[in-house]
Amino acid sequence: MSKPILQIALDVPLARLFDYLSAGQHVQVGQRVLVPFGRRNQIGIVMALADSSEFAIEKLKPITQVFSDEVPLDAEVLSLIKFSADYYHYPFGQALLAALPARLRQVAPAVARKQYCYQITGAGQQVDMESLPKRQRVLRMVLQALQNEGAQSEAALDALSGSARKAAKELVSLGYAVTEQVLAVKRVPAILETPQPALNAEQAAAVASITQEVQTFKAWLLHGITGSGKTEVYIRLMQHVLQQQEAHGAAQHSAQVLVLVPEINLTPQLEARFRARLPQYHLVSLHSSLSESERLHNWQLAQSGAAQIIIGTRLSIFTPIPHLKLILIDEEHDSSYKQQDSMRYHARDVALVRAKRLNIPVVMGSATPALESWYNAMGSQVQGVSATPSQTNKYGLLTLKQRAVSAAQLPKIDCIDTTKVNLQHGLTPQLVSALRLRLERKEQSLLFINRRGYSPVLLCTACHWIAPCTRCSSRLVVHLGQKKLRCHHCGHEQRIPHQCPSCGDADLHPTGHGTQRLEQTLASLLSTARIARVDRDSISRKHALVEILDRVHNQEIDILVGTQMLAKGHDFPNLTLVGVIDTDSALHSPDFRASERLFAQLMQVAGRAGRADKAGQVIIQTAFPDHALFNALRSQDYASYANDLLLEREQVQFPPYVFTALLRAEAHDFSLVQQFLQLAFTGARALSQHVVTYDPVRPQMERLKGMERGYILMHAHQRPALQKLLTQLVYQLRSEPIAAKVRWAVDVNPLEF
DNA sequence: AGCACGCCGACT
DNA sequence: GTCGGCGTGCTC
Repeated sequence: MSKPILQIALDVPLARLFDYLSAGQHVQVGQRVLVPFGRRNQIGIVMALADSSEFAIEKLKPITQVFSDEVPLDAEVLSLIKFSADYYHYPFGQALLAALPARLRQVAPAVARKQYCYQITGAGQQVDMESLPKRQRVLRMVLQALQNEGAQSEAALDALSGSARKAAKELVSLGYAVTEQVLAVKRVPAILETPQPALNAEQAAAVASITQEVQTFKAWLLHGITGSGKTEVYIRLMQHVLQQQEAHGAAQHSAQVLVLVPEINLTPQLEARFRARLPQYHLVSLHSSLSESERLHNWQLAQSGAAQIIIGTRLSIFTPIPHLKLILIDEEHDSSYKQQDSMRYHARDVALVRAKRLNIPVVMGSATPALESWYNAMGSQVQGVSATPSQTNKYGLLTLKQRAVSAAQLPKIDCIDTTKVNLQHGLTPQLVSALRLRLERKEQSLLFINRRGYSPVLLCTACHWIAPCTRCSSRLVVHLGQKKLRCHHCGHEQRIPHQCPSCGDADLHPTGHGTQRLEQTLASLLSTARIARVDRDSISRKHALVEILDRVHNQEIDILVGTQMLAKGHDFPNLTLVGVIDTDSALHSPDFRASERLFAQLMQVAGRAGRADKAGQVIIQTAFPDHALFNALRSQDYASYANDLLLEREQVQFPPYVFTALLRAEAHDFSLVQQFLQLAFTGARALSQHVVTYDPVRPQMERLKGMERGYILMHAHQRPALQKLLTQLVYQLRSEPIAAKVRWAVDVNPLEF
């Protein structure tokens, strides 16, 4: 007799489970159920079965429905989500439900794209073919196929005969066959398999190292410059792992691989390459541009083991993958792996935990690894970088220094001092003549500017008033095309005023340069050039980016102007010049991670120049050409720059030398935020001597979307001390009345302040 | 988080 | 006289 009490996780911000009566229904752990909760019905996941409840038994309600036709979530994923919810101090039920495809969070049953599969019964097996009427040719044919070849899918039946499905149904009604629903596996049309390129020595060494230890947990950092062929290493590793068959009971299961990729853009390219090179394996993707039914279907294919390659963005780290044997993380330094709301998890860190628990390898690739990863791969190898043995050499380090296309040269990088030349509309003469040269040679150029819009500020020349956002502590950006002022933080829009609201003067000037203005300037300066702009404003439609990139490939574009959207993974063989307009603000940002990010970004854009056999040039306009960052960039020396940054971080005791966490709070009324944070601050100080807690402060963006913000920072040398404090602090705060009046959240290992 | 209940201001 | 403002409290 099954246990009568069900402990169920629900999508509510309460860190506990809810007890229900199973009402005699057979229910398993991990199963999806519908339960009455307050006045409404909620979807829940069964976490445990029990004989008794701490809650008054007469108050327990019976569950409404069990979705018993669905595969329950496996213990491994449930436990991974439990770990994450604890580690990131987020309510477990919400973490769990958020990890499911939206279709599974809705009350309606999830109608998966399923198809019937026919299986022979014992009775059917015994049937003598001769006992069936000779004239029912198709019926006999189907029965024979079932007897001799086993289960038949609808597609297989269709291949036998047009009326085979009808015959199969008849066999079912005779009791000779049964149907079972299986997931429809959509066969991707065969792509011409591209030939396997030869590996260079470095690639071969990397593959060999990893495949040697492919049966156990190990984290690998694959540090390879742009164009060094990291993708080829991924492909070889997948081939190696997928060829292994795993005996699981009587049946053989193919291994599965999870590939994590940063958000948007990049996915189709990598996916296409994997499909072309690994056409024999079933590949599915999980990302935000899928429709909800596609997402559900792909998720179920991963869960059922039918999909062997799962390529997805950060949320896919929580997908059930029963035969997971390898995790690949492309561009591991990318900040889109960190969720910036609800549960603030880092998919890379969760992946490391998952791999460790499964005892499988995880391979993180990047040209510019996150400093945390570099530190874990380096440790004592770096001169001057000290670390305790437990923190060092945690990762295996594999380096790819050569570009895979042997003819390809590293681009030449020049910094032009903007303080020593006359700028024409923000452009140095050197950059303008370099652009002219490319036009003459019929080569392409890319201009990188990290500001969209026409100009970042609207300034009154008379009284120096600057158009502010009313809901955020930010300036409104001028968008001349739509004749609007727009806040890039909250989306607020207003018309461009004709006179200054402060002094009444009509001399309002757009000041500074954005992508739109740069595009306009180029058009007037280089009238023959065909220019395209790529930023969030010009790429409103889903396929707009693809269209523009196609035009670039077809040589219909001479100059591409855009934001960091352009930085990633697009190969343009005829692109030989990259110009970087203005990144100086990041050099002196109060955010200690700004220079790390800028370096990664510039390395990435620089990698766009001269990919094929043509030498590339990178021109960076800056007022600080001697900055250490540019020196390192010129020599394309990530390692020495990263080691310098590590030394700095060690001196000031910043991550990765300490573990940090934030307690963030926001409210319409700042005094509530202050009260709450003060209370939390005193609480945290009292709770632990091993954790350093700083006074409440305000973030760079003090006000956002009409909410006044603040936070306290905590750091510790030992992760467990910090975790313990956070657990106790969150527990205490939940019972404080003020905690209900502000929006607050814990951010473990925050990336932004 | 929802969604109730609950007690005070401007409306048909 | 009601509709509705969002304060506080609960959900197995």
